[in-house]
Amino acid sequence: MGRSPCCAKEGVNRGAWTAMEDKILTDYIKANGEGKWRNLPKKAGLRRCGKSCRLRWLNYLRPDIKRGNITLDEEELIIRLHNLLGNRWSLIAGRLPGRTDNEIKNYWNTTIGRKLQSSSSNSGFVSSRPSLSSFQGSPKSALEKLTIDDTLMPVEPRVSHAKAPACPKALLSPASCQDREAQAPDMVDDKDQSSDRHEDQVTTVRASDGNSNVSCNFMADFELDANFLEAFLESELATDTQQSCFVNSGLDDSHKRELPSLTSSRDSQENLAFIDHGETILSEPDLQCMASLLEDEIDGFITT
DNA sequence: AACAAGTGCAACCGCCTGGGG
DNA sequence: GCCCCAGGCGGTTGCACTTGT
Repeated sequence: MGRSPCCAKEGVNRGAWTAMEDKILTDYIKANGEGKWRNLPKKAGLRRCGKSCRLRWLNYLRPDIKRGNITLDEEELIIRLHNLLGNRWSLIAGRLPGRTDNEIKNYWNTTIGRKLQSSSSNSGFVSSRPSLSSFQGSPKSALEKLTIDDTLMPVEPRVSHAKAPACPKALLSPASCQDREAQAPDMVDDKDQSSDRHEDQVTTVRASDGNSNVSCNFMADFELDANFLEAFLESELATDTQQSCFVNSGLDDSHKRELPSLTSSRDSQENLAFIDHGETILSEPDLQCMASLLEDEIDGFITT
């Protein structure tokens, strides 16, 4: 038996919301709070699907929604987070106060993605990532100034298709991959057997020393505490406001080491993530930074 | 001025997960 | 352990608006 539809199609308004509907929904949520979306339309007197109400509220009516164009800083952040997370728009949006996942997704699919697509159609890969801050003007103008060699990513980063719950995954350094393979070949085999299922969910990371034989899945199939990824992102984003960062949200003291700042050094070629034939290649400092965090976390996980 | 093509974005859709019974 | 429900997610669509010819 199939799942019952979230709401009946008949007698339900569809399409653009009217100002009156917006007001009814806003007033109701202000009075009763969010949640119970399925019952909300009936109680509020709206002829809308509950999911539609939720979407309208979250993406448009919520008071903390930030209006206006995506700023240059926000765009840089989106790009960096997308490098890390792929198409996990809700996670990315969580790092951009006032921005919704839908807005970021749309922005990526139009402004950024389109530009990248046109660039990558001329070149299968790119070799470096320049700082968008080095461009003057709007994000669009910055993107328009990107040359083929400056392009950030391939059209379809291989991290992209994981659903949100897949977020508690580990990032592995090449070394840790080799260790993992040596220590737990069964696990590797298991993963290989399911590679079809996960092939499009992983990004391969290689050491930037040119040793392309050393590779592993960027987001491997370890089920880690979701807080870890959050903590890692906190540490990454902390670099926006200070020259160095400390992991200080959820990790134990052993993780509170100074990390190289991706932001402060983003104009340095050697610290930039770049792409080679559709695979994300993180530079050595990035890898060391992430690997040191992640290997400890993974070791702890494996031994438990 | 008229039309076509391109663009941006709100909204919809189907699937997945977690929680509760 | 199974089932159902609510909520959440990413992908896709549809349409209004803008730009180019």
